[in-house]
Amino acid sequence: MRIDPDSTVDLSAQIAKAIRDAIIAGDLIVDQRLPSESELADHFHVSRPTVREALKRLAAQSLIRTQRGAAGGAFVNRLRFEDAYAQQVTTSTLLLSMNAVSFDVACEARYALERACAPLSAQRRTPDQLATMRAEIHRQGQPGLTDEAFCASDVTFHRALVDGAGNKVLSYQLAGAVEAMQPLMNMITFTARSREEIVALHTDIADAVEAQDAPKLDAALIKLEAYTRLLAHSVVKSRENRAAEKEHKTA
Amino acid sequence: MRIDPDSTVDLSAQIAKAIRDAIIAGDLIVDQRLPSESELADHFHVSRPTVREALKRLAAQSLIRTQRGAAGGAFVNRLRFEDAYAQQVTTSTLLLSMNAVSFDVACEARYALERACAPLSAQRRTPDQLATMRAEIHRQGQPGLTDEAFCASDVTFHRALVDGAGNKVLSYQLAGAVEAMQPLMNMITFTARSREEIVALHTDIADAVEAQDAPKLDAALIKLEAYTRLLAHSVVKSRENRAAEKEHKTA
DNA sequence: GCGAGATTAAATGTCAGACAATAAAATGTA
DNA sequence: TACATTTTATTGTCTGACATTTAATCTCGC
Repeated sequence: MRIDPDSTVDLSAQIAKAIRDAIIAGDLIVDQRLPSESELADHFHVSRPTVREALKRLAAQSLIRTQRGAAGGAFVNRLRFEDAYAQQVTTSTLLLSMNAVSFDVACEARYALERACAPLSAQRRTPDQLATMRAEIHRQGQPGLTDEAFCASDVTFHRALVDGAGNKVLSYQLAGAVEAMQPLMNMITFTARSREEIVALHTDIADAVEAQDAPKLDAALIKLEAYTRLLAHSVVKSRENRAAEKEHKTA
Repeated sequence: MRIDPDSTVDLSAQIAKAIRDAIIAGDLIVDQRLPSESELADHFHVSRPTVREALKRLAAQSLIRTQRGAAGGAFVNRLRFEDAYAQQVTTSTLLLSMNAVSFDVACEARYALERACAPLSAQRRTPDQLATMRAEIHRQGQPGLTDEAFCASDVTFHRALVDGAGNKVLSYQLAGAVEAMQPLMNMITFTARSREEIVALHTDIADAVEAQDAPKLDAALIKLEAYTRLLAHSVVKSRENRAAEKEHKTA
């Protein structure tokens, strides 16, 4: 592990990269203890604060964890699916909000991925996952539910569907797509009528999953995607109308 | 933005979280300048090194960028798809290698996602993307190619296919799945015979994409997935055999 | 010999203050 | 005005210190 002190790049960034590369290459294995901060400082010929900045960078990516006290130090962290989920969701959310990704593009991606899981889910879903889907459908039918709670339930429903595929890698990938959509979905105000429609579509999906009928499940997802986009478009349209009215009044 | 000095959690982690939350909530917008390190130190009642550690954490996630000099400082970074790709690939790669994800599970996830892109790609692929696919197929047919170069070309081929869907969100999601598989694929030694077979399957895929024939494309991908798994299984088997032989010799 | 409590040591977490390096802005000059 | 110079604000880095945490070790009574 070496760095170039003459580079214009931050020393802490270089050190972080060196250690990260060593982890990726397998030179540092899971739960292995890194040298202490002082030792690393000596090794790289930098001060301790600089080493610390590098370690914090790695900690931010969940690549290491630190422990205080004697026999403490920085350890190579086993990257868990749960940690990766969280990062993925944050990144995806910001990506969508900062790059003005249109509802249509995000929606298309999300349902394309979800439909990729569907055949596997129809085949493998556990009774437990099916029960979760049914429970969420029931919740979505409750009257006094806020829009936010409705969206949250929607996410839980779809995650159960995705998890039904019984493939952790798929679940991880989908976590980003499904949860990152939530802020966009939250823009939609669900009328009683549209909720009713969505609950019906969700019921179709759950029925198809229960019957392990992949083609029927695919068809139901296509219908749900179409309806979701329809709702979003009407929101956009009504906003434009309101903006136009305002414009008219001012003029 | 506030922190709890009595919490057992690192101050730098708390500060990073506070700023991150502000960014996610939209309180800090893209390209907005954060207060200087000294000002942040005053605001949070901590020292400058502590603030710096927090900022490095955010920099590691590409949430901010820093600039030296007068009028410099930390700025909220527009998270670009390219930055997100890189992070996603690193995370996915480590996730697979550290959690002993089996080849079958990773392969299933990858092809499920890829098949999700396929219909869109068949519909929208540009001549450019098609040309890339053809070029990579040609390269894969060259004799003296190393296994690594063959795998790299394979990745480029599949990325062109995925990008053909013309949906940046999909491309981003798939980047992780396709590239993270590479280390696993690198375990396979490709014989001349198997390369020939893969080139033939890739040609089927390119043909289907050119003809914009989605069902044919899907069928070709299914065949490629089956063949890839077959190859991987034979590798695993031959390894087991070798291990068993060794065991036998020792005994 | 052994267990409980006190001590020690090693490590990270935090702080204060300083200087170096950088780059934009302000200033001076032809 | 155009260009060179100086100033200034800011990050990057260093030194040295102290606080806090925690495991290991030691001590002592039984």
